[in-house]
Amino acid sequence: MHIEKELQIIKENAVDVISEGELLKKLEKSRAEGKGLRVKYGADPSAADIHLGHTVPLQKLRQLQDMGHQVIFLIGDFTARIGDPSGVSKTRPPLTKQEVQNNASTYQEQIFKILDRKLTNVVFNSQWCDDMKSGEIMKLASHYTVARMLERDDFALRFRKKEPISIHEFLYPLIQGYDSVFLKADMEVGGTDQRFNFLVARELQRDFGQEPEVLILLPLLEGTDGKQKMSKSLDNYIGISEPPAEIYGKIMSIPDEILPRYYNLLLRIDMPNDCGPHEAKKHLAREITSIHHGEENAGKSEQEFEKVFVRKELPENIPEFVLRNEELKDGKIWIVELLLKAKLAATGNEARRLIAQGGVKLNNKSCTDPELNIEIRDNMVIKAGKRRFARIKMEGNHG
RNA sequence: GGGGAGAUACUCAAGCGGCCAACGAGGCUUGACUGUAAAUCAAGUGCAGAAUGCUUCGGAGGUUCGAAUCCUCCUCUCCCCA
Repeated sequence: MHIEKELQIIKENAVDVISEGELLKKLEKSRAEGKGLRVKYGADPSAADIHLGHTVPLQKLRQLQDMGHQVIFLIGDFTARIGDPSGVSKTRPPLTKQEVQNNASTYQEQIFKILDRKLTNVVFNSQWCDDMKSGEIMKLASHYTVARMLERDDFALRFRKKEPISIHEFLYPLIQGYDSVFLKADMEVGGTDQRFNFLVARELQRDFGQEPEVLILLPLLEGTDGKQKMSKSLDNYIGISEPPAEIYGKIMSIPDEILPRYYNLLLRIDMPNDCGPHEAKKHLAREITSIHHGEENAGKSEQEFEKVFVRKELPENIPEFVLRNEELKDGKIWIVELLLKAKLAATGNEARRLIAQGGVKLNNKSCTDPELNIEIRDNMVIKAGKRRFARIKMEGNHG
């Protein structure tokens, strides 16, 4: 592959490359020595599920692997206990060691759906951070100044709004940067929200007599609300391990305006312009579902979606729940109680509301009376809202 | 160490002795319209088989017929001075 072509692939979709000149030099050197570059990617295991937003940098890493570079997948189990202040307006609650560990293992299961396992080196930064001496931390902290920390957008904002910033949050970028020093990274890939942290890493590397890493900054994918970046805490994410029908449906619910973004960032192609937005969205949903669950499942999800949401028919698989005879009175049950038992409502009030507002259907018949006692028959289907269903299974007194 | 301000539901934010289960906005839920898009409109958003019952306004006590509102102590945050 021509080096220009390689550069092109690396730059694709990137918001910024710092710097291209350095990158070119590193690529040349890597070729001359016949050794791939060491590419660092850090993951914060505070959220266990990998979502579509993460797949943007992961795809970039895969491209780099395909070109012979080594990926060092760093699980920030130590830094997760501090909490990345990037883009956050509050101090994060610290995670326990156990939580971090659970999340980290789930993480690993999921990344190899995209990355090549053989070309990925997984490391935990607790390996070297855990026994850092306080003297070393002091020394690290002396490399940066308060003024420069406060230049950072999120800190500046919090400071201006008179919101608390804990001292340990200042340490976060330094420790993250030190990871790059420790790993002797040639390149680091991440979202644009990591710009500040990454720049600190470069400075630290320089201070430690290393050549600074090249930064590949990728755009942040918007979540299903189309406004804020995809994240678990905002509950606007599409997890890659979610069931195919779920992924398909969530894609169908994104606002039209961000369709081109999804096409560019997730499929790495331009949105087709020979069809309407609805068709384009369906295509997108099918493609993305297919990437994570295979074509067959994607096709099924589409059919199911058409069936349930377009034709308003019953879905293929309806979760069942068992009702026992003794739970009925004269073969009847109060509707609110039924919704509670079917777990279609969390509280009685919620159930009442749902009913009163016309959100509940029994065997496809609306029911708006919250006082109703329903005569139960086996296999009866309850629908709550647009997408929640439950099927009643009667069980005799003898189990 | 000294002085001042503040903590209200998912978030922001009113309320400053009864009219407060707590204004308003955002979010979210449901319905109408639709393409599970957007925009718009309507309703809802503590719990309770439920006509005025119970538990909520950082925490613990207290005053009062009655407290989110007043008092005391505690915890936490911000600002100014040192």
